[in-house]
Amino acid sequence: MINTSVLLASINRHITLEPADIVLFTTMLQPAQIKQGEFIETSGTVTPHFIHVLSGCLMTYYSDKNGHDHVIQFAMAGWWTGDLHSFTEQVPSIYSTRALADSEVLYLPKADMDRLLAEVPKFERFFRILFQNSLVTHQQRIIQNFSANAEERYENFRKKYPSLEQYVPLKYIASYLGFTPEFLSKIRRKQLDR
Amino acid sequence: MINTSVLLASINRHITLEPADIVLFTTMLQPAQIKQGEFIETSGTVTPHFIHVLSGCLMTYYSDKNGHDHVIQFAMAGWWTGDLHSFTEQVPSIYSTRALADSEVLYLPKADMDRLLAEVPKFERFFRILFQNSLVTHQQRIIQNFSANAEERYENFRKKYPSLEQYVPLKYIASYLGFTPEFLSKIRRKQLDR
DNA sequence: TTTCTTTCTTGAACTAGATTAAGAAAACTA
DNA sequence: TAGTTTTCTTAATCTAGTTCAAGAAAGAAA
Repeated sequence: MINTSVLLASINRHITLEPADIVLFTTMLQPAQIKQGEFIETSGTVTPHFIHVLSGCLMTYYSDKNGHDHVIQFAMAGWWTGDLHSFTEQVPSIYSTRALADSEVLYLPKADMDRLLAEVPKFERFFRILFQNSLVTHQQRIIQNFSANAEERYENFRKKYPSLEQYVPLKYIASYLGFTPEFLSKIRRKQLDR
Repeated sequence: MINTSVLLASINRHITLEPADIVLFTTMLQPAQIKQGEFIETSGTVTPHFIHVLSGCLMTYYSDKNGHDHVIQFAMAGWWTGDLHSFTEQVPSIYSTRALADSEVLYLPKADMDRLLAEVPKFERFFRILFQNSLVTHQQRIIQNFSANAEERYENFRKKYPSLEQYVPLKYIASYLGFTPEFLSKIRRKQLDR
């Protein structure tokens, strides 16, 4: 049996669920084990479910027309992830999502999410707050990319997400921050010399 | 008397409002006229209301520690804008918002928004969808900034927001796209020569 | 342990875009 | 209408970060 207590606690920080709501919600969730390196979503296919991470670490990235990959987000235990556009509009995704470590996840299928939102308005509130907070984070990331140089962005990243370093190869951190692994090496070398 | 018909129509594309909901909502809205160049919000102060644009054009920007401004968003008729973080958490804003043209706006004060969300769950749904869509747009903007060069970003911007060009000085478009006005001049010169 | 694969580092050559400073063109203002 | 301010352009110089290519280190596999 899966343990949803951490997930429920995080939801309860924003809304108050009745026992019936909890039953409805938890029966919708489908647990899955993902091995390191495995894909959970691939670009070109429709995202069938929203993803909640119980343990491990996932990475979502975009492959551009030159074949370069760009990491758009990581997801650790307690985070929701996936391609929101593909999920909500049920159109093919432009992103792929892979496990950076052995991971446990919960899937919330599209039809269930729709039903949950229609039947339990409190979940509208929960996801409104979730998306609202994520939107603020994305705005801050855009600002950072414009106003800070590569070294500052790397420092801020390490401060903001210290737990990610244990899972994420440096080349993906460089990609997430918008520069090359070679340049990250230079930054790290420079910091060692100080 | 202000005309809220366009706003209500845009809301009705996502939810179905009862007459009582409409009355409650519209009585909360405070109309204001903003002259070109005037500030609607200034960094350092708490954002007291969420902003809906009826006509004209607004710009929200961040001034970094070197005194450089970075445009984070524009807002045209039919768009919502403002510093979401400052608004929801009632903390001082790091952004300023100014009118790029004479504009009419509607203010939705924080206390009213809270009451609206608590009393009419349909508005939770509306704002959930609004933030969800905005989040997708922000993700796409981040991807673009990483995977496209300055010229491609300028071309995509012109395609995506053709109506903005009439209001927005080129230097702010350059800022929004993450490069200097001088470089935008070079891009435009190059395009003329072709 | 050895082998294979992936990740990280180093350095040299290069380039997209920044900076600075000036003048030209537009847009307000009176 | 001229005067003032803001926006846009041009060109020379500069630099943060890229590209390419190679080797070193670290992990995974067996």
